[in-house]
Amino acid sequence: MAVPSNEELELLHRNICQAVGDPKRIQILYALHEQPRNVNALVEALNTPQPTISRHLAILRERGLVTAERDGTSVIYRVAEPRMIEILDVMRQMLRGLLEKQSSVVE
Amino acid sequence: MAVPSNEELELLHRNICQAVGDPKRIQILYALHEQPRNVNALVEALNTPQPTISRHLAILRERGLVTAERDGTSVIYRVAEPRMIEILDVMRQMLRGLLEKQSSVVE
DNA sequence: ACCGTTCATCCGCATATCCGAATATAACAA
DNA sequence: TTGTTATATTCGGATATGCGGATGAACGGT
Repeated sequence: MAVPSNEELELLHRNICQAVGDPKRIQILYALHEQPRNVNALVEALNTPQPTISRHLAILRERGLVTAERDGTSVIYRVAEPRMIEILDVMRQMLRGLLEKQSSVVE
Repeated sequence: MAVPSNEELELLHRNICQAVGDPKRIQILYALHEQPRNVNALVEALNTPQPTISRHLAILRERGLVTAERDGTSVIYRVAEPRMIEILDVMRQMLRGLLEKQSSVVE
């Protein structure tokens, strides 16, 4: 795979990297991966004010990482890209390796 | 793989997600993946002021994503985690799918 | 010791991002 | 239409992040 052009770089950053650049949004992705939920369920599960949850959901939705389906008065959110969860899991595995190296270095 | 605890979430964010949350750092990772380089080579390859490059390298180095090896007066940087490049490549593939969906939706 | 090269860090400024109370909007029921 | 519940958006303020000139520190050559 070639080195990304500047335009692709910018799109990659805006649409994906930046979207998972916030811990609350990562948390939301995992919560929705566990099971689809409406906004209120997320508010309670993550113990976070509703506007905060809605704002993060809007960001994930605009980038196509979650889908929103209205069901009466509530809106059910789902993970749209299972690969995103896989990526996060790989990152977590990497993280363990990185932390081990850190702790084993005595300087 | 279980849902990450709050502490793991914070570490994941700080050590990895945030590190690749800047387009210049992604660009640096790809440039180093193409071939190891010293700071000056990066300055020229990315056409970016040296303090900016050094600052980004410090962030990547602190998180263990690149390694620095002094060679005389210059310092050669290398990608420490090839998996990080693989992850970015998967993100780029995802990106294409996401952009297609966007452009095919007529609202 | 002095100098030139290479890189790291400091610092002030500009911008981006996040937060959450307040408010607006959408859907449904009575 | 009025009220209630669920969600989205607005807004001001706080914090974080990026930038790059100026400066400091490390190294090798003379």
